[in-house]
Amino acid sequence: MSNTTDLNDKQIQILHVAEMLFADKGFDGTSIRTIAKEAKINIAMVSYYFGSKERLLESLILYRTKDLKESIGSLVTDDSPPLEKINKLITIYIHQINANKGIYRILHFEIATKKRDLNLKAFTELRRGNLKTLALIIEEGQKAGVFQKEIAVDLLTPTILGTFFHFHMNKAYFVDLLKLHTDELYENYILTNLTKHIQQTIKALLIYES
Amino acid sequence: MSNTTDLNDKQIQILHVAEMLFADKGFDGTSIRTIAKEAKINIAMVSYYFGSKERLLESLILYRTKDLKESIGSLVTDDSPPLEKINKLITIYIHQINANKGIYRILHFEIATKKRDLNLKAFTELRRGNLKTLALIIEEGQKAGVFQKEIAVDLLTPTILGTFFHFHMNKAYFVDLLKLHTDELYENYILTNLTKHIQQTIKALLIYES
DNA sequence: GTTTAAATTAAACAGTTGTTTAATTTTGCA
DNA sequence: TGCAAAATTAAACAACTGTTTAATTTAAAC
Repeated sequence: MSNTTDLNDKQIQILHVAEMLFADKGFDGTSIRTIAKEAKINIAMVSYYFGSKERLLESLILYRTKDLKESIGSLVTDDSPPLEKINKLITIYIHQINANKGIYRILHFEIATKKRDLNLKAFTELRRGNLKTLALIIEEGQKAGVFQKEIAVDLLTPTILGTFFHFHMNKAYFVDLLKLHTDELYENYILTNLTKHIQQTIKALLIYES
Repeated sequence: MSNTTDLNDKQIQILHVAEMLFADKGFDGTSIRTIAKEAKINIAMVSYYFGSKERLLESLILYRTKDLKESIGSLVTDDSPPLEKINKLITIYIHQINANKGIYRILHFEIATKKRDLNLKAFTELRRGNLKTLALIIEEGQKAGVFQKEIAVDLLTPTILGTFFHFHMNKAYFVDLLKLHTDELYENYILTNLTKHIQQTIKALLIYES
């Protein structure tokens, strides 16, 4: 029962099942009974371990956002040229989100809904930190004369993440449009074509003088 | 009972209330009783007019997507230079979605969830049509030597719409980050700064040779 | 082996859910 | 004005919701 956090194996098992179901059917679309059935536990165990369904969601978000820290921050000490850093940042972003599609999908929706008032402090701090790292890289590139002067740093993340999310949230449409009829084809397209497109877009934006 | 094409005033009133509530709290997060209360009708009227809650959603999507046609298509006959056409297209996109935030938010969510199997044929056709218009403009620009040769046309829409959606879905975060503490400031930022950013991004991508 | 705490269970709880019923009111038309 | 169709209502329906209870089983410590 030993784990690095205050969660035991059973709790983590429940979180994994809940993550999958929340991502597929939404928070409101998933009942505790469905979670319990899928995780092969008694329905009372959710309340017993997490207190409530909403607290289960908060635990899940906390549990997942913990892993997501620090992989972007490592770029500060990286000594490659600015443009390469940006490309690395984009690759890290996409790999990270792609490997954690479930929780990001959940976050995406639960952030948007006005129904719940979740404590997303940890997640907001993560974003602020990443934004600061990005701003540093941009500044560095501008000083080196590689990047143009007028860049809306705050809007780079919407373009990077937005492009990826829009693609992924409309999976069915793009699978059909681009004939990506197996999971392998789809994953491969994200990690090659889509990643390249985003890198190319950001590169053009950073370098091109209007 | 209702057919989906001609709706009376009462049905439209119900649709408007449902649109607002679905956008705010999600489909599963909104009960028929809440809709009825807000629209000041009896709860049985939803079933009476639309058949079921799910059919109400389908009616709503059909009702809204009808308006969204043809504003993009008009660009084909426009005779301004390619780059200006692209800028117009982006402006139309943003204005259109910005003026129909509710239904787009709903679509965004319901497209992604595996819970319901909605008939989104009309919406898919709309997208395909818009994509064709975009492809024509790009081709025109390439022939004129204004745009570079290697452009992933299929990924332009994810960048345009994705940037906007990501911004809008994370409203709370950006309101705080950019100090847009009134609706007017927020709206204004979208129609000026964000629109310009997207136009600049696409322009750079189309013109810049890597 | 006994004691004590933790884990697990089935059952019940009190609300809420979408939908249907059957009765009543309103409306439009001959 | 009379009458059939449409609109509206309150009530009931069964199924499902999250949560709690109290009893039982399992595990760990002594």
